Amino acid sequence: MNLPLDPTDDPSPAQRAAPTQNTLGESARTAVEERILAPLNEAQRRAVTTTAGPLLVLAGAGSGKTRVITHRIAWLIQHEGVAPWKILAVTFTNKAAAEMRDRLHEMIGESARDVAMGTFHSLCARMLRRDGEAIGLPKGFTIYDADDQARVIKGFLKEDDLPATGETKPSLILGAISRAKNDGLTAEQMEDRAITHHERLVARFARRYAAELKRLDALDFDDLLLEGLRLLQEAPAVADRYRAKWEYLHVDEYQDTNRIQYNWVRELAAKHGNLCVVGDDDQSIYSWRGADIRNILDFERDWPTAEVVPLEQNYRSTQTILDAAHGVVSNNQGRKKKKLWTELEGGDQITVYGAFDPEDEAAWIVRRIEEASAAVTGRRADAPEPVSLNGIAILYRTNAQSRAIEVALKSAGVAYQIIGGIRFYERREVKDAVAWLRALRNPRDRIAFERIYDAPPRGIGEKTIRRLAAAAQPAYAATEAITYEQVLYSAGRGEVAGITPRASNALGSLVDSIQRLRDLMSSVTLGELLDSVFRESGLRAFYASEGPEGEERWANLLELRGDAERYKDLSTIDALDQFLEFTALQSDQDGFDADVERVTLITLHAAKGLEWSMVFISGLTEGLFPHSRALDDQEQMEEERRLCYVGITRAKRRLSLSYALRRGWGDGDGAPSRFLAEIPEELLDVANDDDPRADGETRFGRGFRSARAGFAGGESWREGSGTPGAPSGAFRPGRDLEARRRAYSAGARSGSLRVPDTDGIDEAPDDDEFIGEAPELMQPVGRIPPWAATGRGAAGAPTQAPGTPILPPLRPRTVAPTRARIPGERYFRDGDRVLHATFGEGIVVTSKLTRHDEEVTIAFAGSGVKTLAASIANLEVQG
DNA sequence: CACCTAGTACTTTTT
DNA sequence: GTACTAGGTG
Repeated sequence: MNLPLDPTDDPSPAQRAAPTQNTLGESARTAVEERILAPLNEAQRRAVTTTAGPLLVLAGAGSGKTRVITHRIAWLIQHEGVAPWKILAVTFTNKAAAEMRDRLHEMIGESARDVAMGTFHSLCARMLRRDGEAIGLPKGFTIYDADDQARVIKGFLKEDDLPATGETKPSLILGAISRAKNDGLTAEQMEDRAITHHERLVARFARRYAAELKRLDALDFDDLLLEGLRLLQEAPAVADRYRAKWEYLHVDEYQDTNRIQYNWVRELAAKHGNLCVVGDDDQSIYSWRGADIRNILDFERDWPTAEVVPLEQNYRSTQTILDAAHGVVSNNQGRKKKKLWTELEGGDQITVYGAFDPEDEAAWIVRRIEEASAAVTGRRADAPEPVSLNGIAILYRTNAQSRAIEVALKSAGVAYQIIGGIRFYERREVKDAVAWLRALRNPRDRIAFERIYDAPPRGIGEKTIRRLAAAAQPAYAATEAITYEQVLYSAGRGEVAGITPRASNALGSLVDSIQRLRDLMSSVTLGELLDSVFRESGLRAFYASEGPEGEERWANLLELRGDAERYKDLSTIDALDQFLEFTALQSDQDGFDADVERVTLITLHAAKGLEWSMVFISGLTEGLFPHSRALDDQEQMEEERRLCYVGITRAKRRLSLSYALRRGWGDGDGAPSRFLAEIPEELLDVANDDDPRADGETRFGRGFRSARAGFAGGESWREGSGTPGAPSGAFRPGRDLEARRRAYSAGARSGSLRVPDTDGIDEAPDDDEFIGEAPELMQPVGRIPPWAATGRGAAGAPTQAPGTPILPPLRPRTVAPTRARIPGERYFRDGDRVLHATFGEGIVVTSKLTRHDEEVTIAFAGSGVKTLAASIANLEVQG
């Protein structure tokens, strides 16, 4: 990857003196036109050659958006004679910026290096690092990520003796603070506007949080943008310099900008008005992060002289895929009407698979991948159109869904890469090492110091940490000049009251280590500094003694060391700043490598802007996708739909959609997603067409076709008894409760009560299933968590309010074996139809041999899914 | 007082 | 699967 450039840097005198193409003769100019415009269609050309004034490019999915921006920049430089350092391009991820620079480099060579490119966050960080003093910001500020933010809030909660759950959950408080900040509110304004108890609570935290970050010399992600804007608004001299510097502005993924970002761009464009924004309202999927779709819908109102160029020819996908995408997104109300077209007529039908559970779904996906890539791996030379693994992606709504797929890929030996989830720079050991660097750079960064106390453990525990923080409090108040580190030093010398001699000793040797590292800083490279950090901190020794897991963590630290090597030409402070910024602002997608021979696992959000030949979208059930939090909110539902549109349009040739009727834990089953019903049926090929799951009501839930009919028939999903496609059989919370009550009264009558474990696994039953249930069973095992209560369960059954007790057992019961049959012999196969004396008819889902018995999991028509011991339960196999 | 272990509750999306 | 917590141990 290319060296991190400072996009706010002014060009060197040598670069400044470089001849521009202004002096080109007529024939050379024609040649340039030819080269830059030839690969473009009519609309793209218009976008590229319209260089003066505001320009809105409405770029549909796959319409050559990136191509337009790169060619436009090339055009500006080579045809219009604009100096490369006069051009700025803002992208959504650092990866996109790097890619754009690479493409530009191929077109125009070295001068591509002088074009400023980056994300809003990275550009603001650079500007603030350079000019932040003009608005009173410290030079060495630290960027706080979500984890750091949460630690700050948790500190408050500890001080106040409040729980980190419920309405004072850090992520909840931070979300509210972030939303207010993006609406341009200060903590004081929040307090003024607070009405409810919770709003007042949040506002108070917001005020404290802002003050604390100031003391820590820290900026969170929102602050980067906010302060970046303030810099342009309140430091006129600085603002004018940037306005003069960047004469041509480009903003990619404009539909995902928020109000602060919009204002920032407007400030920069104020003088010359040369602003080109590129976006697609149908792909706006970040409103929860403050993105304001009005930025794109109202562009023409805000810039009355704006040219608008729609790009509607798609170069990526087949017509089938585009029709499916259009079928879905056209159900949205507030959108600019448009329809993509392609020259790639027809194309394979879209495959749909209704799975029983996530494992089944994953297995099917893996099987299809194996078939599609068989020719590549050499197993089936006659396979049509072999797809290489890096042309395949599996998309899902939530990161948690990757697990089942991962397991299946692993056991099949298919190589894969996961984007997102826990990323490299969020791994514990990496954050630990980075915390040392942060502490060295910013002596006020209390959060970083508190992290290194425990990395590795060194006899400084929670009590000591609290006392140190308390000691730092009055010190700050007395004089701003005192840093947290200085308080730490005093404590190391035993000068802080309440710190035990033992802790004081530990602090003393920590302080020695820090000082030795400080002394090194001026004379070594960043990489060498990291080596010393590994040694002084004890991290190296710690992981060396930790076995295989430690080995992996150590390997990650070495990888971090390798990253640091790229900054070896910079001064230690500059290297430190840029490295720390890099680790903090590294995005999910930045870890994606399109060239390695691996299947990609990625969330729908992170997949935006990427493409693959063969795409799987998994987990298409009501409640998952669309997510349960969107079920009763029209606007959120439209965003889910756009997300689906984004997912579908990632596919170039082949698209597969799948869902699992049974999902994890007790939140019920998912009916097939409404989005499946919104795709014209003739485009779909149901893979398990002969399966009841494809058809009408099944024991597991409402089948694909039946759900489809439900949506098409206009059954309301907002009112009445539930979601169309809601499962008719097992697992509806309401039903299970009812069944339990019946079982309870039956048991009370028969007097044969037993107390099952709350996890539903009976240790040593002396009967084939529970006969009755003890009163203890009616004790709640938990309460409905806030996130599960959306007014409607995933199953379509009404859910209870948060806090409602959950009674055991809602989940399948496992009845462990007590008597042996013929050991090692399996009697039941998946799919067998069986009859049970009490539960009636059922279908075998899985069966597993244990030491003494066979455990058969059966889905019963009326009583849900149960796991029974074959030796005990009287099961009759039918047909 | 620090640290380890086992058990429990919790999972939207991310710069 | 992980992040937190409680409770035991050194």
